[in-house]
Amino acid sequence: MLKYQNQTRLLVAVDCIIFGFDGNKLKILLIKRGLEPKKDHWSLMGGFVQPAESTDEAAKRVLKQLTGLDGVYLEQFYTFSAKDRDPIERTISVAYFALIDIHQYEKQISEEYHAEWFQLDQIPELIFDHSQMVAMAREKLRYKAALHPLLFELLPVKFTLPLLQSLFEDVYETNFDKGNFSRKIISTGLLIKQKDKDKTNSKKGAFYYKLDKKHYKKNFHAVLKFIPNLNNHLEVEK
Amino acid sequence: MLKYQNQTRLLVAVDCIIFGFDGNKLKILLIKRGLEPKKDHWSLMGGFVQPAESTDEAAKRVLKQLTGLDGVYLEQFYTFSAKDRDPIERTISVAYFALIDIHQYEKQISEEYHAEWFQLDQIPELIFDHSQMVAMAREKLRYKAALHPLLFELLPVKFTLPLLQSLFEDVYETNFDKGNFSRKIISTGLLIKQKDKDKTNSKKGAFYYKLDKKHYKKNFHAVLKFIPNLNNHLEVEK
DNA sequence: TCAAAAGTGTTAGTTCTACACCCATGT
DNA sequence: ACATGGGTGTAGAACTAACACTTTTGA
Repeated sequence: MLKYQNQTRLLVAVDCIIFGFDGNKLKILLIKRGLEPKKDHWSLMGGFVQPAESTDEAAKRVLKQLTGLDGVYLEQFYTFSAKDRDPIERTISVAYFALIDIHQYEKQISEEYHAEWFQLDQIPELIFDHSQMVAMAREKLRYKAALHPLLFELLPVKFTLPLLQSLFEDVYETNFDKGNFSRKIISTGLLIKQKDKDKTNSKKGAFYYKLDKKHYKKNFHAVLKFIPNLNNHLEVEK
Repeated sequence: MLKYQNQTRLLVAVDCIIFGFDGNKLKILLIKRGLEPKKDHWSLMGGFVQPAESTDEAAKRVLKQLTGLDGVYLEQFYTFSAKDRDPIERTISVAYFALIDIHQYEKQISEEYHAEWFQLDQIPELIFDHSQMVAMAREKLRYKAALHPLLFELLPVKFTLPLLQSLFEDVYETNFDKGNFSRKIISTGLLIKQKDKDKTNSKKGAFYYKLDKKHYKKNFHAVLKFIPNLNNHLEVEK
């Protein structure tokens, strides 16, 4: 096969920011890096892109390795390429964020990786430019979730409105009026009310809802104007 | 220097979608590719990332080569990595979009590249996955411009509101009410009214405005809610 | 019966949209 | 004087934010 002449080939990696929501706080999953350099330092889950796979496939593979989960929401958001970002050898990294239902995640599987969930305000020092990746992933999540019904991916199949609200509140670091929030969510037509209630948080109990998968794709933009004063919650990027 | 063992290195390229606005239509700049394969086919401007530069730097370099322009608005938006996207050799490409004032662009400089402006509805067949890149760049531009005062980058320093409106209309393929449009734009506080008018389009003439550079960065989000029914104009991405 | 969380109602204020109208001026 | 594009005014609809109120039920 013909090749391009006189060009330098580079290592290409993927790194995943894996978001989960424990019902109270948004968290990300970190691991203790298994190889030198920076062995045993906290790191995102990542790996080199293999010759036979796209970066999407690489990210899926990596995610499967760490969480055991398939079919997870995964989105490429930025490629990091500073020439000294990896001290050992020039590597460019395509970064992804993933949204998983934290309860489906099998702790056992990950224990061999020494994985741990961290709240966003308690993230330890990370290797390389991984802190910057996390910050950017978080920002992108806010952007995207303001326009698209994305955060449902972090919840179980059945969830209550108060739970959904507390997720939004944690993502946007603000509080919403429950009345206004529930009206807006309901008005998207994305949710189907269930007959049963979750009574773990109150005597009265809160009705469960499910996503209406039919309307889900169709109304993928329906969340615009969800966030009061969105402007205050999206940071300037550059 | 130590290296990572047993990993495949890949070619990494950048490709640029260069947007310009001629006062009437949004256009992109394409070139006839200079090397095999697909020599003389229409293509985005791109190039391989060199060992000493980040992808941002590579994109800047490529842009300078084609347009002669420095300090142009340039934004990375997606990395394309399908393993057969380049038939010669596996190459991943980091795609950027650029916004330039078409009138500052020196036609002479580009003639050696056989560059040409194309309206978005008249784009010829492009090599590799470049058509997909263009489609995605356009979509990202709509997203970003709905939230940030970005489109000013496509205009001269002094511009009129009708001109700005026609740019928005072309980007979003819709028509805005001029009264509502001008009130919303003015209310951002981003524009400074000039004393002189542009009389090329009417007897009365339309006042020129300039961007208020001070407020520009500060109010970078101020454009939210600019696009009536934004939902109808942003496509589902995936 | 009472505390606590879920959920509904209400209202004042704001913003949006559509469209009518006025303005400036070269021909 | 009038046609043309620039620019302003405005009424009704729609949406928002804030907060008071009602409901449910386990303890």
